[in-house]
Amino acid sequence: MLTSVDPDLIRVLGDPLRLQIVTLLARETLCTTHLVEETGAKQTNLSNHMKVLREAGVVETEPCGRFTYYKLRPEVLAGLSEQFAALAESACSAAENKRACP
Amino acid sequence: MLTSVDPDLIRVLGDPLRLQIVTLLARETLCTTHLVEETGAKQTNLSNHMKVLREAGVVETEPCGRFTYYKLRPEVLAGLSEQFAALAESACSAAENKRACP
DNA sequence: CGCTGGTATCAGCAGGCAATGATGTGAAAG
DNA sequence: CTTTCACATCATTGCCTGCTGATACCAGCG
Repeated sequence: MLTSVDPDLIRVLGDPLRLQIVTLLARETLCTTHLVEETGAKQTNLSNHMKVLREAGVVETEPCGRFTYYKLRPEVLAGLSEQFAALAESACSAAENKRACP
Repeated sequence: MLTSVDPDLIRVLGDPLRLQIVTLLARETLCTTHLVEETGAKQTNLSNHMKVLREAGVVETEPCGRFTYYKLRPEVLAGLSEQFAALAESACSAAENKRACP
């Protein structure tokens, strides 16, 4: 069966700020303070987005004293990559698969 | 430099109906009538989403008499796949790259 | 031609979600 | 023990966007 991509996961990554966070976390593990500095967003706003990313399984939290470090879960991104690759391959092979006009 | 994923493109694919359309088009080239049947959405709604997908460069239109066929552009999906793969790889190698607490 | 059917565009409405401010919690520093 | 700082949660507001109905456009067909 054609494994469709999870809409919720893409929706989560569709927000520009969240995508920026993910891009930053792809470089290094950061805590909220760093993310506030890098993105310029308010702490509350960041915390909201981090909650969304956490519940979507994109990031993991790692408490360190008073700080909370966030790190990416690469397997989620890798899974997305595979799903898109599968879609692309399917689209390639089905390019001439045209259903007749009704 | 780390080529970040295009937020607009992901946002476009983040809508459940649009993702369903893309999944359907990955199997075969279809015209609006078919998509209306498959998705159960109104024609107007479909047409709006097709416009978004077209402007995002995800699909191509191919007029055929009174009908308009839509087909996917696999290279866009393949590009997305590569970008996510790059992010995942970067995240893997940067897992231990932890910035110091301020 | 005029008619019919397929498709695109436009205007309006309603729901959802992101941004903000106030507040709570928990851990170190003094 | 009190204060301070990092972070999370809650409630509110405002905007964005997806859905709908009406309408215009274009291609065949009679």
